[in-house]
Amino acid sequence: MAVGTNMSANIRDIAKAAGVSVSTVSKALNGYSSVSDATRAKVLRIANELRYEPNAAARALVGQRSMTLGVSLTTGLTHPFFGSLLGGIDRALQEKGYDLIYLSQAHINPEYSLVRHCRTRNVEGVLVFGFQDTDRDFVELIDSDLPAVFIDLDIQASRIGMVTSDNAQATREAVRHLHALGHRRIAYIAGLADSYVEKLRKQGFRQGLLENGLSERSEYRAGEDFTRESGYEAMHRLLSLEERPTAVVCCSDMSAFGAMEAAEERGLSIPEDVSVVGFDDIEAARSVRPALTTIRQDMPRMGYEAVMLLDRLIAEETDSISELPKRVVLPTEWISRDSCGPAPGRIE
Amino acid sequence: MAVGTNMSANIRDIAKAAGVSVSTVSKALNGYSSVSDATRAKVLRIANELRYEPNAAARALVGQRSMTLGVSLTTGLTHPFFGSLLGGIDRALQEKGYDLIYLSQAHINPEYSLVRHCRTRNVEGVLVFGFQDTDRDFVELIDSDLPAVFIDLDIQASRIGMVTSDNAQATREAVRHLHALGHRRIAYIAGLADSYVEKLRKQGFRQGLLENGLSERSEYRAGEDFTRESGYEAMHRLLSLEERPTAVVCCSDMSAFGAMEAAEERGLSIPEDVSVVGFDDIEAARSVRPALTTIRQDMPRMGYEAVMLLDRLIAEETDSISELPKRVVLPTEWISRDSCGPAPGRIE
DNA sequence: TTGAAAGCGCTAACAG
DNA sequence: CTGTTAGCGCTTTCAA
Repeated sequence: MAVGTNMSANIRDIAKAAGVSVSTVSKALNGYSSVSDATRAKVLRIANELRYEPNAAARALVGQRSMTLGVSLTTGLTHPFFGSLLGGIDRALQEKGYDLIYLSQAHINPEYSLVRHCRTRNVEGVLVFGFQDTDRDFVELIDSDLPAVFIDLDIQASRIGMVTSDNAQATREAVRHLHALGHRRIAYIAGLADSYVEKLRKQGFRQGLLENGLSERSEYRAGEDFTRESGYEAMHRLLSLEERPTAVVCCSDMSAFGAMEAAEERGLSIPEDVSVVGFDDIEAARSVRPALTTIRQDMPRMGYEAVMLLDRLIAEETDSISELPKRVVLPTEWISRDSCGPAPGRIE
Repeated sequence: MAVGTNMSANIRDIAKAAGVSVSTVSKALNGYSSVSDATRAKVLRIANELRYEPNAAARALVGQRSMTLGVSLTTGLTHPFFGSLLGGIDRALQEKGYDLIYLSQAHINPEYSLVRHCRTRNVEGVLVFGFQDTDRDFVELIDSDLPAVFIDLDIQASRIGMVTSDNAQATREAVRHLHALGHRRIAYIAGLADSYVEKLRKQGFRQGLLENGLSERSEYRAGEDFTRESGYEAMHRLLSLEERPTAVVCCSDMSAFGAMEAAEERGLSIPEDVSVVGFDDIEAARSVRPALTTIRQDMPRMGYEAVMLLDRLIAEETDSISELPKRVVLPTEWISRDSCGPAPGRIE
């Protein structure tokens, strides 16, 4: 017997045992109405006794739906996001009856093609996380008719959707909070410059400044990407300024951790000397000292919504110009902990 | 056209275009030697032009290998481990040409059966993480002939393997380090009592005590599970002892974070008053203050080895009594950071 | 309400 | 070296 073969009973075994034809079994199993109740009952009973399991490959082959979704990530899987995202994905998967196949990160390999991988595996739609709109696989995906939902990447294409947080609103609100605490010199430690979320967060930050009567200072912008290292470097630069900021909002919790470390190295206390706010609310945010005030993204919800949207995209007829909303924007939440306090010198 | 159908060229299209039979195409594509070089070259060229992608479902159906592995987790996916584990899994997957299907956490549902899920999806072997040997799906898996590799769970069964860290050695060494720093009152904050790793860590801890001429004190044992909360409670208990420990080794980094918080609440400094050591070396361990001294598990390596072992288990003939080693035990690494120092009152 | 037959895309004897 | 044929497990016309 070949390795990996499904050795359990098949539809023909059931047919034989029930004394009916395979097609009748198929109909009974699939709940068609054109089967007598007696026959159906018998088939179902026998299927159960024989511990029958449908063969997904055979089903997919006859042109049925494969009920398979793919997930592809470019960001290291170690990304603290991914775990929480998966939680929500899982729930939606169960609700809709899909299975999830992990499309490996072979993107480095020039031979590899995400779309081809999906075709080979009969993937009905794909969840995409951590892509840039310059990636090769990205372009290929857009050109294909494969339904896809991107996390945090805004795309306009026929069967492409996206889910993201309300990034602009989040940073805007952060500025408001900080302003209320008396801060007037507020800096921003940015993430990857050409990422979708980064643009919106920066934009929200600016708007927040504006709304609170604060002016934008170019020297108050630092940061390269979402890493700890970037936050660390950026904070050092910020704190070496003649007139240093009293508060800084960071593009990620990791970058905030780096920023905190830099402040500490300079003998500055948080939040007494500088307030720091993060973004994401990863698990470690509450473990760090001082506990990090941050902007929470609801990752499980994002995962859940992504699958639900993908399901709608798949159901949609290829050629129909649908009115289906293809963007899901989720609210963030301000999580107040200990890394933010009143601006120094301010009487509370 | 049915949704999810693979619309690309198939083997017959190639045959037609190349003017040969489908079986010749199949042979050429699969690298059989019984095809002339000229024919092979032509077939390959045309397959390429037609952007041919083999249909995995059809292959699996004819009894070929499905090249699909499954992964099942009971521990919350948010477990900081999972991401790093997946990194190593991914690499091995690519090397061996497998795809990975995520077997959803429907374990709660009494209808759900992991083994049946695997059969339906033609899964050749399954990676299992976070199970207890009392789980229903666990028992079913052992009884089946489905190859499986457990992470951190020791099983003796025909086609079952496991990969784990050298837990006993790790805690033993931790005690040695602490002893060398002058600590004599060393406590242990334990994890889930009946977990495999816990037994070994406790055992190693005891042995460490013994080897360093220290006696075991029952009041120096605390902790319920691997969570932060457990570490927090345990540390409070430990620190309220008349003769409180000067060092504590924790079953996880999360639990160490909780312990640190408890110490802090009691106005104790780390490491001046108490030294703390964690277990795992999750990313946050270096971000916490003081940075956590801990025992690193090489998670990517564990994932990698797990897949490799599973591959061997799959290759193994079902009935052969093999000499294949089914246990992989990986070394841990002592990561020295700032949460451990000389015992209080000791002249350094 | 049931069954016979065709066929999804592919591989594997077996013949030529 | 190449082609013919059967069949993997399933669904789906089409007839009965």
